[in-house]
Amino acid sequence: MTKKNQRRPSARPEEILDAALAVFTAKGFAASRMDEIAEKAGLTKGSVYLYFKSKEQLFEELITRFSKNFVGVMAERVGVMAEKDPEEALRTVIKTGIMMAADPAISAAPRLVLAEAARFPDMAAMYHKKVISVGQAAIVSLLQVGEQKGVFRAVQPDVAKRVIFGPVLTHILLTHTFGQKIQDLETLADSIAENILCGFRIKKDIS
Amino acid sequence: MTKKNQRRPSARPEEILDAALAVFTAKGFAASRMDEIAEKAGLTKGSVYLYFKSKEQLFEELITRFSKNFVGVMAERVGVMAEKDPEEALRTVIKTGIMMAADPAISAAPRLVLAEAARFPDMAAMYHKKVISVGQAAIVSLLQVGEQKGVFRAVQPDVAKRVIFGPVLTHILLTHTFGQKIQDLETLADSIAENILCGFRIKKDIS
Amino acid sequence: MTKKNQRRPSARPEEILDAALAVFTAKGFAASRMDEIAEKAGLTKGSVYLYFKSKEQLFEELITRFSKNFVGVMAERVGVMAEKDPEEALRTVIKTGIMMAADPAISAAPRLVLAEAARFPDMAAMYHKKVISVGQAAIVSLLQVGEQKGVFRAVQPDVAKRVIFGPVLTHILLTHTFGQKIQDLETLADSIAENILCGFRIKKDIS
Amino acid sequence: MTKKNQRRPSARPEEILDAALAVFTAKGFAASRMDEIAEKAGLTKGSVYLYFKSKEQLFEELITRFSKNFVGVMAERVGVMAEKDPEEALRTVIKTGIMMAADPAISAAPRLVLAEAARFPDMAAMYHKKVISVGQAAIVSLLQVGEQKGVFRAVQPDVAKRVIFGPVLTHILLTHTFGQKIQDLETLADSIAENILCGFRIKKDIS
DNA sequence: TATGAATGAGGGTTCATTCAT
DNA sequence: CATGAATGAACCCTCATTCAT
Repeated sequence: MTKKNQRRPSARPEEILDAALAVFTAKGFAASRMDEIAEKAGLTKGSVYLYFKSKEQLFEELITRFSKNFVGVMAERVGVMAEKDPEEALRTVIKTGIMMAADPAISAAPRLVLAEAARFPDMAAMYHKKVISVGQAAIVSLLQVGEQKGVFRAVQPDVAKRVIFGPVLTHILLTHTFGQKIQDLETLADSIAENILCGFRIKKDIS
Repeated sequence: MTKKNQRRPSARPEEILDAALAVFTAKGFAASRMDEIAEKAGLTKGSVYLYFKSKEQLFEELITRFSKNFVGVMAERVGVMAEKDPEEALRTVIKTGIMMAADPAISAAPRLVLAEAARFPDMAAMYHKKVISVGQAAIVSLLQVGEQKGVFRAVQPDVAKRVIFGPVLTHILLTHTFGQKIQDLETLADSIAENILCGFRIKKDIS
Repeated sequence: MTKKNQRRPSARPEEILDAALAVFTAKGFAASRMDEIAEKAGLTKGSVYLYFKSKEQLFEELITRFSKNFVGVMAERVGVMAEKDPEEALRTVIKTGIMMAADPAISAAPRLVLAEAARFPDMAAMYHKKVISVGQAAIVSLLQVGEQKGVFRAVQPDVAKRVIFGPVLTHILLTHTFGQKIQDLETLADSIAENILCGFRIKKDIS
Repeated sequence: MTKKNQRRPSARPEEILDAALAVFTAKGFAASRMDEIAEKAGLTKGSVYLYFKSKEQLFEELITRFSKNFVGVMAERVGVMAEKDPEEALRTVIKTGIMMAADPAISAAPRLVLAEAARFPDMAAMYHKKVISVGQAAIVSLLQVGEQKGVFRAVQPDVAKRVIFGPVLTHILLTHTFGQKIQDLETLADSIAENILCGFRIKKDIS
């Protein structure tokens, strides 16, 4: 907008991906126009094609980028924490999930994947492999450590995946997709974590 | 395919809605073509407009229909059961949710709503009011009854909504959207229900 | 132009092909716009796609149509004539070729093929097989008959193809592509035919 | 590819024209991209515009260059030869035409002109004036000389143009555009020349 | 000179919607 | 009611051309 032919080559792809995430999330893949993405990124439609060869590729790289960023954060931290205090680690995972959902930049990608998975099987498979599987594996591993340390009961992995991630996912949807407002996010996160933990903790309090 | 133009007119709208649900679920709203929906319903594109005035209206009536059907089933039964045995009622709600998810005809509509909610705020609001709110109210009511009967602990409604519906929703997505296979569905449903119940039951077993 | 939604289904494809031939010939394949073809055919751009699935297919069917029409006319007549009087048959072939070139509807297709052959190898191959080969075969056969009857000398097929068709093709190009005007077409055709015949006739006039 | 930006600037226009000829011939004017021409010439798209102000001008200069080169070779030689031995001169013209056609660099330009003439009337006119007319004039002059020397019959110029150039042109098209293979090019050229000559020679052989 | 990022107009194609039959 | 031909707006993508560096 400033001058006619700006040149900011190095930053362009990221800027375009950011713009694309915003537009895709708001309108879905099919209803998003390259024009709008380009404008939001500060250039014109034709220029987007200098960086991404099609709308579809733009979409896929968007998800890929998110996947890469996400994996690093997640699995490592959880692994480290689990060794010290599994219960606290699980509590943190749940609370962090709930809290992060408040950031649209983080929750946008998963919602986009959910919305478009049916039309992009390859992308869904990639997301499943790079994000979902990694997250699930981290949780299962966390529970195993806790079980060995005598903190957690034995729970089937398929149960754990659903019971632990489910509330977080639902929170994202209720909050962003359906606009339910929350007053005290921190307290809610705490309460959810504690509630879920009941299903995994060995009841030492007996006796 | 057998005979053309030989169906009872009165059944047409339902047939079109069925066809639309199938196509919308598979491809999403934007990528679905009226041609395909019409063909699946056994008539031609132009004829669909005799029953629905636009693609968008077709979509909205689809969700409306689902909402009506679903509401009846849910709220009533839960209410009745809660009076007798709140714990068993909650267990049933969860198990039923997991089991029903296996039927694509039932899980298709919610997934479709999740996918398209961003583009159809009105529809999302309607779904929220007619389905989500009703379901949440039923659960909250169920928990209150249980609390009064001394069976359940006091749990914040926002926590309960997430912890109870979350695993079911996640199960739907993992199963249909990401294709994770389950071996013993019934056992899984049982285990999930029991796990969730831990967070709500008063620990009578103490002492 | 008359009413808004005319319906002339049966004639449409032919009309479109006619319009396409005119536009393609005038501007070449790439520079021809579907808009213009449609307008010339009396409908709108989108409607063309009801009959031809792409610009390329439209082009190919155009050539296919010409090929089919042409083959019938050519080979049969020549075969019949050759049996009676080979020399007269050859003279007629040449003269007819020159005379037909004056009709743009006939000369347009070959010129279009020449112009676009490089970009459409499949189409070129098809044209070669359906038109060129057939024409060449007819000539070679004609010469053989003449040879057996003692009217024609033995001439290599590759020589005959070039010497007989060359002047006709060149006449088409000079006339249409480069706009050279001819005063007395009939006389010209006669003279060309006689000139060419010299190369094939056995010189009975000797002695 | 070895060093960048290391060529003599003075050679650039020629290099670009060479590249353009290759690309235009292969794909036609409209389907040729400046990118591809530039790459083939060893520079980038933008740089081509330092030498030619538009794609169209590039195309026209291409044809102009060819015209100039060609005219020199042709007319002079033929004129000289005609004075000595008109029959041998005509034979040589025909044979040379056939033989030269084997060189794609030589036959490319005429084919390109044929393909694009419809879209570039100015270029076609220029080509007609600079190449076709010159060639035709040379032939007509040759025949006149032969006629005066008692070697050739009187033949109308319009007939001669078609009968002499036609086989050569047709040979180019059959060979390059339609890919017909020739085994013994020299023999073919000889035979074609002799065949054509029949139409022009005075039949001295008649006693 | 040379680059290559950026532009912007243009065209092929799709598809929801309309309408004469 | 039903058809399907026709429309026309929209949108993706291409590419000749420009311009700051």
